Amino acid sequence: MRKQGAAVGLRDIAEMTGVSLTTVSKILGGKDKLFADATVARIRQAAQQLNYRPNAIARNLRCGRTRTVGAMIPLIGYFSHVLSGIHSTLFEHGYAVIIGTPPKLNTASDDQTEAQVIHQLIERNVDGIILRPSSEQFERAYFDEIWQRNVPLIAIDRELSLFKTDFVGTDDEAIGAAAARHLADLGHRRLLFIGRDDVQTAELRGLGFRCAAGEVEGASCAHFVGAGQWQEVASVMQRDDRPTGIFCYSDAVAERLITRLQEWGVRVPEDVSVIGAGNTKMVRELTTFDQQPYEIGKGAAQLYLKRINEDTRAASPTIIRLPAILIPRATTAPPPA
Amino acid sequence: MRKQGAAVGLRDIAEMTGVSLTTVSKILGGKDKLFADATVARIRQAAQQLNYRPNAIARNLRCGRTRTVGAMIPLIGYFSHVLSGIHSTLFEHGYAVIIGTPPKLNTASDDQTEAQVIHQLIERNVDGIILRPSSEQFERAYFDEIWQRNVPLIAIDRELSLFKTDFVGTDDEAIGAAAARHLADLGHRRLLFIGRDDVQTAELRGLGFRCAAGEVEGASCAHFVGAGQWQEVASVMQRDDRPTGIFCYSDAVAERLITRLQEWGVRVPEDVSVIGAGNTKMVRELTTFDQQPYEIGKGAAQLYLKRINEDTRAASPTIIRLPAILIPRATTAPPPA
DNA sequence: CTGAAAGCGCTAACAC
DNA sequence: GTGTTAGCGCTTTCAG
Repeated sequence: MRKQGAAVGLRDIAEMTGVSLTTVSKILGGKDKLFADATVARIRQAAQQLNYRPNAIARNLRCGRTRTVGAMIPLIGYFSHVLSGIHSTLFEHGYAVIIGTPPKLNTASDDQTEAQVIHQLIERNVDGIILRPSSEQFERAYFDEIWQRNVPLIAIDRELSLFKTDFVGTDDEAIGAAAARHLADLGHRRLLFIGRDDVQTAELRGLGFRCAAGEVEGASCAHFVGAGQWQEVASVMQRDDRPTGIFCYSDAVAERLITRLQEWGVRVPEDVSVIGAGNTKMVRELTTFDQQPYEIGKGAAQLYLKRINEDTRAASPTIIRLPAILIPRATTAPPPA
Repeated sequence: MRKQGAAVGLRDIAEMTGVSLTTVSKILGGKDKLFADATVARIRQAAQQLNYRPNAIARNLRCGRTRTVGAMIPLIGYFSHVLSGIHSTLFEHGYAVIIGTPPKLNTASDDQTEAQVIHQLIERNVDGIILRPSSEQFERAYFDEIWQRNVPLIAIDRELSLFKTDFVGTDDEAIGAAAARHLADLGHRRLLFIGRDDVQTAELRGLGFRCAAGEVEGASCAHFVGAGQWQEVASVMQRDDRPTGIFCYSDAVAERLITRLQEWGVRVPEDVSVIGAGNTKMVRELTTFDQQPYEIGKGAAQLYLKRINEDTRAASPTIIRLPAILIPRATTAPPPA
């Protein structure tokens, strides 16, 4: 007599059907071709009847595979779509996703928290980790823990500088180029990029923007990054020959810009056109780029699955940069006559 | 000699220090008070040196506890904040969160997918499940699987009708009441609620709205729910004595309403005031309620921790409804003279 | 204070 | 086709 409430296991099915535990394991484990049809049917039925669910924990302990991956990626906003893509794709393949987002704890420093998260994932024997690097020079120590244990690592959104890993992100240069061309097509010639100098994605977008701008007949292109950029913006926007087409590397920056422009009495888009990136719906009707975050997540999951099937850590990393889609809305228009 | 690359285990530490595996287990497991300080120090040091990480899988198999909870809750938008609250709180207590969001699969029906998700969680032996019911008459069969196995279940946002469980959500009636009072305070007397008849939260908000409206001197309150509500809105807004203060049960509905009002040439807030709920930033400057989703997640996690510590499923369920905070913005104003 | 032995639920090698 | 045995890495009696 089993303890009341205890989970039903292979043994229960074996006892019930008068067959050995091993046989049950094999049949329910998919190796049913080796057995007599009658036995298979009998086992299957008993399993169903007892409402048997395999114990993944036990299975994993034996096989050393957990079919679980850790996702170290923000939960909010843009990245929630990435996570959704990761989860859906992995779920279809029988994998579970365990959240490895470093929470904002009031007790510990960020570094400690991040290390703790990695410990948690390692202790739970995740088969892989999908990571959006929180900073680009991610602490080497954290990674060694992952690297040494040979856990496949897929980076998202920003490439890691210290380790060469598989990567899925946005084609940032192409975004910049497309922004410049969109403005140029509308007739703008005095262009401005507002970015940052400490974020990879921002730099690449600026690069693409300037390159494409350089190919436009008669275009000039300014470029403000880093601390003090808002003062620069403020001063340049006072001038008669101020830029009329501005590309901000993110929607958040575009929003701040538009707020300021309105304060200065500059109308958008009549006087100045503004483009953002991310499609994060912060400002209504902002012309922006949809970076297809769900697809990025899906791509990362697929890359992961490919990686573990090949089982070759040695193979050179795959880098995928997905195109973003321009969404023209109400903040871009031809320049004033 | 251990196999190259294999994880270091208790045995390795035992061999290294010349002490028994059991002793190592106990010391590293926190029962260090029972041992000689010298031994404890020796073991600790060896563990550090070998970079030992306990294998949670093995531990769990032995103890029957996984310190993992499943979160069956949407990943996007409002609920991503709830998830964040759940994750942060549980993480502080050593729990991991595994994603149990039913993904939109193109192959299976929703019901099948939901069942599969539950199987996945059960098979991984989650210690509990935090759920935002996707429909209110959630299929009984799914739950029996959870219920029978005695897995603590915490509901979020909407109470389950079939099972009495712990619950954390918003004080929906209070939201409705506060919306009515806000409009009344601004001077509105002809009020309107736009809701739904098949969603618990919407109904409760409507109830609170009407009750509070009833207590306002000279106020009248209409109430549109269910199919055909937009036709009703359209027709009532033509009239001379149309409502001047409207409360929509969600931001999404408020957004749709404002779009329509603008099409009809009705100005917001000069002619009509509109309030939403959720603070989902869909429309800029919408007067709405912040439902404190992070706090709701945190509350659910705390309730879960309390529940497993008591270990009494028999105890009556705890129901928590957190207040929402009115955020007055640009879509509410005094009525036209 | 410390250790030997049993066993969590399952899979995999190797018999018959 | 089916059963026996060993053991994944750990915790937990129970015995010194």
